[in-house]
Amino acid sequence: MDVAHSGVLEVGIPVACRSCQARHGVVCGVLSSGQLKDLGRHSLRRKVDAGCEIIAQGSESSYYSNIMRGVVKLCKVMPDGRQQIVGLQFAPDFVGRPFVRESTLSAEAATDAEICVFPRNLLDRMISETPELQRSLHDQALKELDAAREWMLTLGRRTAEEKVASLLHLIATHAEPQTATSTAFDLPLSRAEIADFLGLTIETVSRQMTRLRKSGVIRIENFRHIIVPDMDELERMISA
Amino acid sequence: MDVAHSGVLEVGIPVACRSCQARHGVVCGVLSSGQLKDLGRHSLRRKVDAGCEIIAQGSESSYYSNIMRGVVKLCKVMPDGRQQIVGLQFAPDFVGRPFVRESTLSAEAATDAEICVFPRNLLDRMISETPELQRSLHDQALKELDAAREWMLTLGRRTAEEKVASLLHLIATHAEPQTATSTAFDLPLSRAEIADFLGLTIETVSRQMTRLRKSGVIRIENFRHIIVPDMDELERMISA
DNA sequence: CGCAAACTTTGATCTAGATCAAATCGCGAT
DNA sequence: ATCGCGATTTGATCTAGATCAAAGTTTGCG
Repeated sequence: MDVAHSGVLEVGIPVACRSCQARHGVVCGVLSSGQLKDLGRHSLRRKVDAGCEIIAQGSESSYYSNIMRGVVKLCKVMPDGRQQIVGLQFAPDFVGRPFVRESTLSAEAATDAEICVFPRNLLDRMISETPELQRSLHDQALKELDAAREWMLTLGRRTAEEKVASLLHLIATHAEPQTATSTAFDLPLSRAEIADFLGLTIETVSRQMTRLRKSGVIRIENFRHIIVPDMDELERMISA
Repeated sequence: MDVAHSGVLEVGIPVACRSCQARHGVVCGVLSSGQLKDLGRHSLRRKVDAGCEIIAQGSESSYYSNIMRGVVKLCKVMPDGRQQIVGLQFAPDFVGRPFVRESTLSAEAATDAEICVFPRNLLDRMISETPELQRSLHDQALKELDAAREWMLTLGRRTAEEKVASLLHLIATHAEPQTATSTAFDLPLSRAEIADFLGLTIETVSRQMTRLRKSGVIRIENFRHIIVPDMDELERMISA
C-alpha cells in the first residue's frame, strides 16, 4: 500500500471517542514526507458501517477524514434520482474538502470502514506548518483527476462488457491478495453500485458478469468474491 | 474572466519566438496572489492553429503552457481509435504536467489559440520561491476535478438530449458575450469533437441540435454560432 | 426452523442511439 | 462563377443495452 503521500499512521494513544461512546478511537497522525504530527485529541478514529454517509451532498462539512481501512464511494445524485458514482477511494486517501471544491458530491462508506476524522482548521494549520503537505494534497488531487479522466473514457466510449472488465481491473489493482498467477478479491460494491459506477443497469451488469464467468475470465463465489485466473486476459479486454 | 488563481499577465517585452521564426512572442509573467514574476526569455508567447497538438499522448513533455486566448481540449484515444475528450480548458488555465500525472492524455488547440510556453524547471523554481503558487495549482486541479466529475454524471446518466444541452450550457458559461436576456457564443468544437466529448456519434449530436433548434431553445447560425434566447430553459433541461 | 425482504440472475421485449447511406451546405481553390 | 471536398444534416434500418417481469439466492429475524 502506497503511503508516500498524504498517508496516515496511528500513533496509538487510546482516547475516548466522542461520537460513539461505546467504542474507542485512537489518536492519529498525518504523515507527510516522513514527518509525523501528533494531532492530539482533535482527531479520532471511528468505525463506520457500509452505507454510512461521511459527507452529505450539498453540505458544507467542516471535517476531513482519512481512510484507514475500507472503501469509500463518491456519489452524485440528480433531483430525479439518477445516480452516478464518480470515484472510489481506498486507504490511505483523504476524503473531504481539499478534494471537493463544490459541494455537489456525497461520500459514503461502500464497505465497513475505519476513518480518522479531524476538523478542517486543523488541516489548515498543518498545511501552514508543513508546506510540503500542500504538495502532497496536490498530488492526491492529481491522482484523482487522472482516475476521473480514465473513467470518463470508460463511461463515454467503452461497451458494457469492457466497462465491467474495467471495474474488475480497477478493484483488482487496489485490493490485491494475489498469488503468482491469479488474483482474488472481494467486490466492495453491490451490483446496483457497480451499475451506478459504470452508467449501466443492474441487469446489464449481471449479464456481463455471467458472460465473463462463462467465458472463463473470472470465477465468482458468493456474488462478491471474484477470482481472476489470468489478469492479462482481463487487461486485453479493456484496451483493444 | 477569473484571474484570481494561476493567472497570467503579459509583461509586454517583445522577444523573438524560437519555434516560429516569422512571428514574435512576448515575455509573460505568472501572477500569483498579486505577485508578478518576470520570466525573462524563458517564457514566450506563441500562436497555435486549431488542431495543433500542445502535448502528445504518451509523451513526457518538459514544458508547461498557459492559455492566453482560445480553447484547448484534453483528449484520450484508445488503440482502436475510439476517442474521448476529457476536458476543455479556457484562458487563463494552465496546461501541462502539474495537472496530468500519467501521460495518457493529449492536449490540442480546439480553436486558434495563443499560449504562453515555459520550461518545466521554471515552474518548479517559481513554486519554491512563491509557496502560494502551490496552493493556486491545487485550486486549479480541484476545479478540474469537479468539472471531470460533473462530466462523469453527464456521460453515465444523462440522455443524448441532456448531454447536448449540458455541453451548450458549459460553453455558454465559459464564453459569454451575453445580453440581459439572451446569450450568444461560437462553439469551439466541431460536431465530431462534440460527439467525442459527449460519448455520442456525430449523427446523434446533429439530430439533437436540430431538435433543440426546432423546439426554440437555441438558434443556430453557420453551424458554429449559437444563440440561447432563454438560458433558464436550457438549464431546466439538464437538472430534471 | 421458516418466513420475509433484499439482492441477484435470467428471460422476453422495447427503444434510444448506433450504423449505414444519401443528400446538402459552405468554403477555398481554380 | 463553378468545382470539389470536408462538414453537416437527414433518412432508413439495426442493435446494444434498457425496461418489464419472473424466478432463484442469501441473509436476518422472530
